[in-house]
Amino acid sequence: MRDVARLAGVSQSTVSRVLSRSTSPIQISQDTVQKVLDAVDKLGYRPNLTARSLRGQKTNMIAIMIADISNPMYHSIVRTVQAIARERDYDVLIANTDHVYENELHFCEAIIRRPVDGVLMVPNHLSNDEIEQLIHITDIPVVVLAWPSYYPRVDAVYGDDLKATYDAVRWLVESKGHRRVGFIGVSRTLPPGERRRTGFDRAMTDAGLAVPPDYIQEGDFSIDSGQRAMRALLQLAQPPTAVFVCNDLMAIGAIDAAKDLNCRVPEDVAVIGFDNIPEATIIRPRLTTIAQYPVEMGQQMAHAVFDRIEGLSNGTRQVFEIPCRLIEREST
Amino acid sequence: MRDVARLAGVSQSTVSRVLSRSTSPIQISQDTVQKVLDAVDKLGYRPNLTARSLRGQKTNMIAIMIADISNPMYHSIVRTVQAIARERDYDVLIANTDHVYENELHFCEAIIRRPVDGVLMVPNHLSNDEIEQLIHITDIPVVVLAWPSYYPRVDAVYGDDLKATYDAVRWLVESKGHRRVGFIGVSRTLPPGERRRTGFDRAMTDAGLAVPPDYIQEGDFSIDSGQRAMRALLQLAQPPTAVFVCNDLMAIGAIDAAKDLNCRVPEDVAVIGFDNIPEATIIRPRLTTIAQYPVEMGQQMAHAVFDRIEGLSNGTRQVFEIPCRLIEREST
DNA sequence: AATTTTTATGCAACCGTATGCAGTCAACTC
DNA sequence: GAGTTGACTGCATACGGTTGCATAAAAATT
Repeated sequence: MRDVARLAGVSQSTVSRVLSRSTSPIQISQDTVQKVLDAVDKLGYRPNLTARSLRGQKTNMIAIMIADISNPMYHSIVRTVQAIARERDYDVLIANTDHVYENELHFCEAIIRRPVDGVLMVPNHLSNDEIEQLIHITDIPVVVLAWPSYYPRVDAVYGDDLKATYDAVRWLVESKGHRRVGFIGVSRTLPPGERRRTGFDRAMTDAGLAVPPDYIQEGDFSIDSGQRAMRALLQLAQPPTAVFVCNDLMAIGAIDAAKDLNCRVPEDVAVIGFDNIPEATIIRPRLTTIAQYPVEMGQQMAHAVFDRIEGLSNGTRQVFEIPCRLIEREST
Repeated sequence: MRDVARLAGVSQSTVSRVLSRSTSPIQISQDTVQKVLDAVDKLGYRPNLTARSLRGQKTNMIAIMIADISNPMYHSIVRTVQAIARERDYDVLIANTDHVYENELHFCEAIIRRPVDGVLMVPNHLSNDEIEQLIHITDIPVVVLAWPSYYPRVDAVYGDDLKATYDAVRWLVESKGHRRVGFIGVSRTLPPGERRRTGFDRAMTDAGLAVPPDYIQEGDFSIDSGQRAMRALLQLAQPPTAVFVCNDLMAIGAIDAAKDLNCRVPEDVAVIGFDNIPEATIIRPRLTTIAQYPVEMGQQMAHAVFDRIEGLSNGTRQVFEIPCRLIEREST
């Protein structure tokens, strides 16, 4: 910048003003602007955003923490967020936690040490206190993709998966006539695990159906774990005739395991997944699943955080529900 | 930091020295260290890495540019790189180009404006000149995941996909007895597209087999495009009996399309993919494919860049070949 | 006891940019 | 023609750290 100033025959501050003219109300003569721009061009100068961040206390970056880089759900969210960020000349820092608590903490620590202007996150273990503390220390707007009751004081975007699970299970029972329904979930310590399990339990109770303990299996979101869980279910003396699986990847594994055991889907056992990832229409039978709408989620999250960054919203927290929808295909 | 200094009763420089003791050879009395650490603890102070970067001309960040966030190949690479970076207390900036040239340029621009200590990239369009220029401007070590001849002056990690393609096609012909072999590729303007096509062409020529123009289809890496391409092949008057597909996602689409057209795989048409993504063992028939080894790729890339960052290597460029391997499953 | 060396600390400059404040100059006002 | 105004521009400082250099105190040497 000093070099540009020298070449243009003006002071360094003037160069700065020319280059950030949009954000500065001060006027500069047309003549000077031209001289500076010429010099910038000639030297191929680009401002150093790190320095700009330091001085301006504004980084033009936001961070997004996702739970699983392998889950296509998050790809759409990330892509959407990036597109919206790009429009505003923001860069996006992506962090992947693989659902591990330590990684979530590491992310918070990283944000504290290298501040950004806004944070989007899909927490799985972080307590409300930990998020509050992050906000308190950094004073950065945070938007979570999570059931709002877990984080009662930050903007939240969430899919109503409890209700969606409830409705889907009742549909299995009432429209499809299943009475023995199994469940492949994930740890109840994870918010979605807890909610979907609750939805399942309530639906079964309300339908007046008992669920043997064996019918409840637990996986870890992966295809492999879905296979294992399904194998366990099908090897029971009296296996379920339908299985609700907490995400599509595990459902894909479950269908695979069923085939291996010469068990027809959906004739012998119906399978329903959750997420509606692209692969759901690829496998055979095509997977019945509960669709989430990641693009909408990404949009809401991004807009919520940018509204706060730009001061458009600063009052009470906002909560956006993105409804889920059952998509019936061939696996039920 | 000033507050810490005040509380500890020392100067701000001393605090800095205590906190970056590892990198500074200067000695500090045990007593002072303790006072400072106590103050840090009491105030919950964390150094601002942005400021540190500015002064130190070292960001403790590396950036990685991948071509497709939906491709599981890159998930492994990213995970591996992140693990290695974490060991060294580096953060990783992830950028996704979706194979689009503008995004690659944008990435370079972002790196210029917000420098990092090292860059890993999977370029698809960037010219050698453009990469040279990036290095020239920023003076940052760059490691590419790409056939080295495209970027003759930077460290490169690459899978020998040309040879792997050649071998696989000859195997289809000689061991499996196919004589009509189709090809579903991607644009030859993309390095892997070009190489795999070359490998295919050479293998067919060397086997003395002609390839009708109709047998060459082009997709865009996606499942959808694989479906479309396969449909086109199977609707020919004389369809191929085997199809070499340039990546697994398209191969999955291709198998799907075949099933839709009541065409059995592998009896009526054999399919071979490339990448060996996890889904390859999930679909039925299980996909024969050429495995790449993304973990090894990530390791080599990360080590290459850190070796340069730490000054362990600074001479001539390094090139690492990660061989591919044919994995025969059920689709051939 | 005087001198040299070592150890520990502080002062001040610097990284690259943004901005409050003061100053210059031309154009206006009266 | 003196005073006022407004449009530009530069000086100096700040952002939050790191580090070269000087110096004071302590230890070692002569």
